[in-house]
Amino acid sequence: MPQLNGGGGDDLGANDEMISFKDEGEQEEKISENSSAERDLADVKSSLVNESETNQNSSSDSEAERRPAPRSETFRDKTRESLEEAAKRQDGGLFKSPPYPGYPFIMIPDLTSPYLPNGSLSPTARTYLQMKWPLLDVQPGSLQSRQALKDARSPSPAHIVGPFRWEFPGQSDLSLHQFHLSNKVPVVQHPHHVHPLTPLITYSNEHFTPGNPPPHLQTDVDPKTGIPRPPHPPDISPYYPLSPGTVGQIPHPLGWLVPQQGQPVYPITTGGFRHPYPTALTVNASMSSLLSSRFPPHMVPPHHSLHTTGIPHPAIVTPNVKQESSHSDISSLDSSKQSDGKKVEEKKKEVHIKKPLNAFMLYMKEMRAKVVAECTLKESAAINQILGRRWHALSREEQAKYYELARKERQLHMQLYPGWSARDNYAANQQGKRKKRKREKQQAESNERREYFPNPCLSLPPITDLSAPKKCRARFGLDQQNNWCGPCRCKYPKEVSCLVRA
DNA sequence: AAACCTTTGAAGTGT
DNA sequence: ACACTTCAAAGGTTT
Repeated sequence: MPQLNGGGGDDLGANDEMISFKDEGEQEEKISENSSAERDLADVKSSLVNESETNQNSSSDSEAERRPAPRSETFRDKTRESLEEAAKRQDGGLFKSPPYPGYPFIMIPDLTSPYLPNGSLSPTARTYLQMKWPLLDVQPGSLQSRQALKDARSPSPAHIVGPFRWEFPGQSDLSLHQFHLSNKVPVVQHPHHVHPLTPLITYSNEHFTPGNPPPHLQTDVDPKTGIPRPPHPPDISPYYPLSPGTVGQIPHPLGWLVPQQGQPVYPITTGGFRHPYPTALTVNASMSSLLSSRFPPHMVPPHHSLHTTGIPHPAIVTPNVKQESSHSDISSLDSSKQSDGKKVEEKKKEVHIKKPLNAFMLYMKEMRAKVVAECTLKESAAINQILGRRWHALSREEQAKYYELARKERQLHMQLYPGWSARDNYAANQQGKRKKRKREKQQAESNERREYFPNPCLSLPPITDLSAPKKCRARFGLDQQNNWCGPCRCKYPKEVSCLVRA
């Protein structure tokens, strides 16, 4: 893990990874602001096409693009240049939107629940949200706010196309419910297959189903089944989507909270209790108890272990219980069907808690829709290439936001799933074809890199072994610049990233 | 249907 | 300690 001991004590931040290309592109950006969207689009498209073709012929090229450091113009090929410029233009002009308009939750400084027991925002949270979004009138939750959210969730093209997608049609009185607006980055992720329903917090509008507002916004009747839902418990915040259960089919106590579609949510386990996203209250309790330090589950105060709603505290974790509800979310919630101990056991193992998103993933989540809308590209691989470039084109401050978000998200994830480890998600048993193939391919790529890649740190002699890129700043930290490679050392003040081969 | 592609970063495993 | 690997999102494409 990259470590920048810039202090702070929290090693979760990856400030060292913040890369700025200002030294190279600012002028271009300004100039390019006058460029037309059509040209940008054409550039990107053609560049992508050319690029992919080029990549097929030479992996070195793709690798070169991955490396932020090579600043030498001679090192760039025309294709790449045009693409980068196009991306910059978009960043600087067309897409000049608030880089990170919506991460309200995660940015709540103390990570405690912004909710008051009655479900409304705490003053602190309101203050915070108002700071983050001055335009928002963050007041204690109300039906009005829910309606506003309901409106906001409508997948209007404006959400997708416009440079500022996170407008709130009914922009007032926002409760936290409203943070599943388009392109809002969730604090934590739902498990993948957990539920076909929309999470309470979602990244992008493409996950919203028109005319099918999320359950928590609907008062009482499930749209699919027509089965009435229990009213929204006042003490449970919809902050986190909770249940992977199917609304309406199962009278899950949190059925009203069940998201509608798509976006993964951290799962809830019915049996053992690696809980998905807990209620705000439980989150709050959890965080409060875990805030200062990450207590192991056994240290969680007993009174937090079970919410008044009967929802187990996330800290009560059956170690190594995996969450994967690919079978049936419905059945996973149907306690009556869980009489079979074996089934329960299986379900426990199936549960899958996803990794928290890193900064770049958060960025991608937010920006993907924009890129897709602008470029009319749909292939994720191409989109991701653009996003990768844009990521590098972001200013330090802009990236910092995402790093901070990611850090918070990891913290939250850690607190919600104290026993979880990324290892849990390793397909340990399935290290079969795919991974082998991948490994082989990467090995081949690595070999090609050795052959073709020049030193990314400007015009220095080629680096022979590029298989292990390390950024000096990340690797040694700011206080050990004497250990940095020469190019990095001399370039750092200009914020030029570099790669060092260990 | 499953894996791949493509990106960066975090965290795991292996040496 | 360091290098390498896996997974996170996403959705079209390939196998």
